[in-house]
Formats: sequence, C-alpha cells, structure tokens
Amino acid sequence: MPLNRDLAALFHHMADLMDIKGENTFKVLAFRKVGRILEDLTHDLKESVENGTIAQVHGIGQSSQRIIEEFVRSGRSTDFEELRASVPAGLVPLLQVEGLGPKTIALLWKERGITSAEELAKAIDSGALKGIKGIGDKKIAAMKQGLEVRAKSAGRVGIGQALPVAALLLEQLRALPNVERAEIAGSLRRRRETIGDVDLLASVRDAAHGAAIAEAFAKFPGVDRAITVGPVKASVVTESGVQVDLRILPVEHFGAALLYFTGSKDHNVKIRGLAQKHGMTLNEWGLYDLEAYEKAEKKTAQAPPIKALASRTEADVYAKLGMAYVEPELREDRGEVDLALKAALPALIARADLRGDLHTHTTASDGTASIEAMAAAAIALGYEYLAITDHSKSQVIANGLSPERLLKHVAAIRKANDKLKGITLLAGAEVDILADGELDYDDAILAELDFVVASPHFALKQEAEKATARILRAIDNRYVNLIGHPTGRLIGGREGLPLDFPRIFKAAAESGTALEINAGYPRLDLNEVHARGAIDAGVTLCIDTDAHSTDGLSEIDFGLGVARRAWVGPKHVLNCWPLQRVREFAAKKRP
DNA sequence: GCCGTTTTCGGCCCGACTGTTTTCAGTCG
Repeated sequence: MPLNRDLAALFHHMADLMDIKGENTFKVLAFRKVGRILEDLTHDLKESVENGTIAQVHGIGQSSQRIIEEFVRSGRSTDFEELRASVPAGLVPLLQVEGLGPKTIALLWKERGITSAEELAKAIDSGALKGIKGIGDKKIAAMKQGLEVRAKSAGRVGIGQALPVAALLLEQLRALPNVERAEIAGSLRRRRETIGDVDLLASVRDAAHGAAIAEAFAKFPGVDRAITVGPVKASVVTESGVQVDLRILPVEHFGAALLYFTGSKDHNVKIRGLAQKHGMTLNEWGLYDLEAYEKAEKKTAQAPPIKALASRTEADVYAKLGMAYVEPELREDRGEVDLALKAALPALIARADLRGDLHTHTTASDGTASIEAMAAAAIALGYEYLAITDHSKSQVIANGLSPERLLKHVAAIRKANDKLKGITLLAGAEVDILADGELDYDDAILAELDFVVASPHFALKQEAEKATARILRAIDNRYVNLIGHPTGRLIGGREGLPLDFPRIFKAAAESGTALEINAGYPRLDLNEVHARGAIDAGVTLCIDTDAHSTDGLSEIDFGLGVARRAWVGPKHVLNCWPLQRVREFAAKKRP
C-alpha cells in the first residue's frame, strides 16, 4: 500500500521540519504519532478516507485528517509544501547525525547559515563554528565524528544481523564477575525486523559494581569505540557499526528496567500516563506512589530511597497497573494497553504450537540435505509433518525439477514416508508463479502433489496492477495451497511486488489459499503489517522456513516474531493445525 | 496537534549523560 507509506513518510518529514523550526514539541510528537499510525494501518487509506473511518482513528485529529484527505485526493499537501519552503531541505538529514538535534541544527543555521551536511563539514574544517555560544570544541569534534559515522553506516540493521551481535556481547556480559543476569531488551526483544541499536540489560546485587561492568563492556572484543560510559549506563559502537546500549541495575529493579528498556517508547508513554492517572509514577527504577516519590530525595544514577510498589519483574509492574502481562512483541501502542486493562489480549502463537513446516527443499533441487535427513531434523524439532517442496523447472539456477524429475521425486518422498515413523511427509513443490501468473507446472502435474506452494521469484519490479493480477491468478488455481513469500521483498535489498493487498486477501480467504510468512531472513515476507491485515481479512497464514538445509529448519523464530508482532494466534496458522485438518484444507480447494 | 471517569483548556513520561555550563540545555532512549 504505497499510499499509506507515502503519507506516513510525509508526516514524519513534516515533524522533522517543525522540529527544526522550533515548533511546540507536543505538536511535533503529534505529527510523528500520526506517521507511525499510518505505517501500521492494515487497510488502504484511500478506502478509509472515502468511507470516513479515518476520523475514528485515535491520534488522528482534524488537522491531520485534512492533510490526509488532501493528499489522497490530489497527491499533494499545501501544508507540507508551505512548511518545506520555510526550512532548507538539507537540514533534515542532519537530524540523523549522532549528537545533533533540532536545537543545534537550528542554531547552526541561524548563526552560520549552514543548510546541509556538506556545508557543516566544511564549516567544521575551516574553523567557522568557533565562537557560537553553547558550542565548544568537544561539541564540534562530536559533530565531525557523527558526520563521519553517518557517511559509513546504513542506519538500521536487519534483525538477522543484529541478533548475532547482541548474542556475542550478551555472552561476554554474563561471564563478567558480579553480573547476576543479562538480557536483550529494546526493539530486538520486541522482534522488530530492523533494529536502530541493540539494547542490553545487566543486573547486579550491589550497585557499586556498575561502573566496573560498564568499563569492561566498553572494552569487549568487537567494540570499536565508546560513546558514553557511566555507572548505570554505557553506549558503544561495535566494529560492525551497530550501536549497543547497556543499562546496569540492581536485581530488585530488574523488571522495571527491562520494561523501560524494552519499550517501545510509545508503549512506555502510554503506561506511564496510566500510572499517573492512578496517582503513581513509573520510571526505570520502578512503579512508585507519586506523592511519596515527589517527596523523596533522589540522586542521579541511584534508585529512589523509597519502597517501590512494583519493580522486581515486569509482571509485577503490569499487575500493579491493573493490566495483564503484555508480550514484548505487542508493546507498540497499537491498542494492546487497552486490551491488557480488560485482560482481553489475543493468545499469540508460540514455538510449541507449530506442528510442521510446509515449505522446505532437498538435494533434489538446491537444498543440501536428503529427504531422510530433513525428515530426521523435523522429528527432532517435534514436528508431526513436513512438506518437501523443491523448485520447479524455471528455476534453472536452483536446479529446478522437470515434470519427469518431479514425478520421480514424489515417488521417492512417498517411499521415504512409508519407511519413516513419527512423522508424515507431504509430497509437494514450490512452483514458480511466472510473470503473467501462469504456473511453472501444468495442472495434471500439480494434481499428483499433496501440497503446492506457489511463489514469485523473478520479475519482482512489476507495477501494482500487473503484480496483483499475477498473484491473483496463482491463487485462483485449485491446486495452489500456499503463496510463498508473496511479495519477494528482501529487507535492506529489494522492495518486492507492490501488491493490492485487500484484493489478495479477499481472494485468498474466499478460495482457501494460505499466505506465507516466510521465516527466512532477510525475507520475512509477509511482513507484520500485511500479516495483521491478512488475519483481519480471514486469511489463513502459514509460517515456514523455506529451509535449504537441516539447520535451516530451526530458523523458524524470525517468522514467529513477525507473526507475534502481527497479533497472530495458532488458530490463524495452517501449520499449527493437526495433519488431518491440513489435508482437509488442501482437499477443499480441489474439485 | 491531540485529547477528555482529573479537563473543551491545559496538560502532554521520565531519567541519564554530556558539554558548556555557575545552575542548565540538548540529546537520547
């Protein structure tokens, strides 16, 4: 839904411009919030404008509504254009520079006429920044470094790259003396598909150990340089260019700190507001009685000297706020707080709910393991069934199977299945959806299979109408049970097909065709927004690894992360169902 | 700009760290 994305970007852009202009902070925040709401919206904005539902969205007021309506109607916004004309465009990217915020950028603009990163770099080198009140030598040096870092790094990194970095540091952290417990927090714990920085949390029995831990952390192998190092907090940049923030807390405050450091920021704001409403205050040290907290004598980097109402575990804090425990993947201020207050949160899918994997490869095409080896790995994971779905003939590079080879492969799968105990193998294929939506095998061949995955692999730059028609045609085929990685996107790589999702969802739901959440990084396709939209439209999802090796089968967790962030439960997911129901699902579509 | 079992006006989460500062502003998460 490019319109949603464009408008979300517009609101973020406007917020940036207003920030630099020095507009009221809360106004800026309001615009950022609208931007975020639009990003998360699972239905098409054009529709919500036409049927008036946009006015009902909490957080979108009259002003934003007016901007949205104008943009949907005309593809432009006069408010945005006026705003853009009043601030040099080159200043906006400077907000991404570490250590540079709106106030400093405005100051540089006003005092030295700087309007871009290039001009700032020149001014730093020529010494032109000297003498500005409030900007000293260290600040100038920090700006110089910030500009250099930005030139090198690509910003957010994918979860597939960030998780190994975090795991390595976590291991070293846990090995330090006096570290009681260490955990991943932040957006990585919430399983966002990309990560701005890695957040780690360590607890100690005695707060006095904090400084030594922070210093040791700043010198871990793999750490390139430290940004800040204090007794309760340290930030470093790794050699791979990822920023890692560490927070150190006494054990009795671990829960509150984990909650605070896991975020999201918007979730935190919401529950802190809730605390306030009940005469309490919530911070990273704990949940406190507001009156007692205000009277207490507080010191920087030390827990307040009063007893917390809750602080040891996240569950304690939520309970004291009158809420059910909220899983990290749900903490995005997407309505989870209200539901937690009513104890009405959805049951999320978990690893143990999965009964099989319905999209896997073997040595028959481009996999590295035999049918038997894949089956053994699936048994080890506790699966009840496994679909073997090798590539079809167009995938020449992947050693795709000709119809003749496929039929032999099917016979081999059935033979292996007869011998195996403890698991059922389904004979399948991952058949290419050609550019016009035709499938890479004839129906007569597909009819021989137990389970058919159809996926787009090439021509992934088609425009929306053509791409949508292509996938719809595949869904229309009675033998197709699952659309694999429906868009073909790659995180940090390619955009993928710009599908008209409402139409895809409708067709998939009506025809009894499942849509995949491909768990392989960097695919994660469908993404969380589309997965949520799919279940809202009554579509059955399927979470598969697309494994090309036995190890690949255990890479399911990224896919589960996407699903959980999309509020997906086991009832929505085909491969959480018993085999008999999976067979019925497939049979129902056939004549 | 957004919102309302504290409010249609007046609030809007909270603390750590850094740098340039004699008591605080800016940035970050």
